[in-house]
Amino acid sequence: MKIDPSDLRRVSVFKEATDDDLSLFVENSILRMVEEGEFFFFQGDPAKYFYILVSGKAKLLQSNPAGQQVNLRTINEWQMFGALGAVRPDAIYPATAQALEPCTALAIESVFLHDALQTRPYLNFGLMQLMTGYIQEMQERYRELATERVERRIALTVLRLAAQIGKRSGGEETMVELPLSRQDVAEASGTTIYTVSRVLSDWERRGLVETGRERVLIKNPHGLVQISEGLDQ
Amino acid sequence: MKIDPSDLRRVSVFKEATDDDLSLFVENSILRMVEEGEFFFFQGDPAKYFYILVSGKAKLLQSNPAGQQVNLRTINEWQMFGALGAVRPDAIYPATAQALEPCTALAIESVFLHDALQTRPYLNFGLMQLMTGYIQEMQERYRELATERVERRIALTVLRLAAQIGKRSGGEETMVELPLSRQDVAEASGTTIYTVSRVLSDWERRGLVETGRERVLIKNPHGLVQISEGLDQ
DNA sequence: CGAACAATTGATCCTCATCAAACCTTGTGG
DNA sequence: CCACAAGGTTTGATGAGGATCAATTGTTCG
Repeated sequence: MKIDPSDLRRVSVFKEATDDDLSLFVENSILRMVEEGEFFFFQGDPAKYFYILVSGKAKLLQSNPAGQQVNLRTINEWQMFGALGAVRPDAIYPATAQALEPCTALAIESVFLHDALQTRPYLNFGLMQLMTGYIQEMQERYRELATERVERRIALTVLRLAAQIGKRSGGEETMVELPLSRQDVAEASGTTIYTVSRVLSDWERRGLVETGRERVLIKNPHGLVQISEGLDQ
Repeated sequence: MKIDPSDLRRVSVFKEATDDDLSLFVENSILRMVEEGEFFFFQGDPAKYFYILVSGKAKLLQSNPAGQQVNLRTINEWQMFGALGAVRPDAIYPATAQALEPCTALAIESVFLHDALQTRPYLNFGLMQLMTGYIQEMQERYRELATERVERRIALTVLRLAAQIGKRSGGEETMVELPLSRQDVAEASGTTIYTVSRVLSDWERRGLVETGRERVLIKNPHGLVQISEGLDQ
C-alpha cells in the first residue's frame, strides 16, 4: 500500500502545506498496520513517534493505578494522534492508543515534526488549533462528568462519538452508525457497561436507536439532543 | 502602579523573550484591577483580550445550563489566561474567569499576540508547551473524576491546588496555605460543599490539615498523598 | 452588635455501581 | 454444517456512596 502525499491534506494540520512538505513527511514515515484491539503505544512510553491514521478507527485511553480505563478521544481516518511529544523532546505519551478496528497509520518521528515546526509557521497554527480544540473538548467533558446525570452524559457522548467517527448509514436518512461496544461507550462517558446497556435498551424501546453487538445505530439524533439537554419527558 | 517589562519574564511563555519584545507587550497592555469575586470575562464573550495575572489569584470556571459550576483551573501570579483566543481570530472564551482575591492583571489584545506569533517562534513553542500542559492536566482530572472516590479526588485536588497557588506557610515546615472556600474546593473536585466539609473535618481530626473560613492549611502533605493513592487505613 | 455569609452536622433519599446469572452473537473446529 | 466456546449483552436484585435538605453554628465586617 502506497500513500499519495496529497492525501495528507485531509489532515487538518497539513491543510495548507506545500506539495514538497507533504512529500517530505510521507518519505519520512513508516506505514504501520495494527490489528483490532492491539496498541499503537502505551501511556508512559517515550513519545518517539506521532501517528496519522490512514484507515480504521482507534481510541486514546488512560488507566488509573487500579486498571480502570477512561476513553479520552476517539480517532478517525486522517486524524493525528500522539503529537504532544513534538513539543517537548523528552515527552512521554500521556495516554494509550488502541485500535478499534484493523488500522493502518503513518508513523513519523516526533523530532521530525519538532524540527519542521521551527521553519513552517502554518504547522504551528495548525497544531495550536488542534490543541485548543482538545482543551475545549476536555473542559466540556469534565464539566459534563461533574454536573450531569448518566443518561444525559451517555447522550452527549454518543452524539459526540457520532460526529467524530460515525458513518452515515441507510439512504438519505440522518441515521448514523457507530462500531462501538457497550464497554467503549461506558469508558467514554464515565459509567459502566450495565448502565449503558440499560439506557440503550430504553432508547431502543422508544425508537431512538437500534443496537447490536458492538454496534449502535442512531435513528433519531434529534431525540438524543433533547435528552442531552434535559428536554425530554 | 507600573510594570517593569523584565517582570514579564516570569511568565513561562515569555521566558526567552527579548527585552524589546517584553517592552512591546507592556506598552500594548492595559492594567486592570478586579475586585474579589468579580470577573475578568465570561464564558461566551468574544475573546478580545488575554490576560497576565500580576497579583492576586483567580479561577477559570465553566457553568452548565442549570448554573452548576466546575473549576477548570486556578491561576496564580504571572500566569497567562484567556489566551486560547489568540489562535482563532473569531474565538470566544470557553470559560469564565473570576478573581479569588483582589487582582491586578495586564490585558493585551488577542490579535496582538496572534500577530506576534507569526514572527516569533519562541512564542509558538511557549504557548504550545502551556497548552500541552493543560491538555494533560485536564485528561488526568477527567480520569480521576471518572474513576476515583470523592475522598481521593479531594486529596488530589487539594494537592494540585497547593502546587498551583499554595503559599508556603509557618517557618521551614512543609505547610502550605490555601485561600479557598469549601465551595472552591468542591467545584475543583466535582463534589459538593457538604462532602468537602465532612472530609476536611475528618482530616483535621486526623491532624492532616487545619481549616478555617475560606482557608485550608496543609500540615501533612505526605498524608494527603497517601490518601490520594489509597494507601491509608 | 447584628447582618450576611461560610461552614458544620445529622437525617434522608436516590442514583448508579456492583454482583450474579442468563442470554445472545460470532467465529471456529470437528 | 452443526456444536460449542468465547466473549459481548441484558436484566434483576441489592447496597453503598454521596447528594440533597434542613437546621445550627461559626466567622467576618460594616
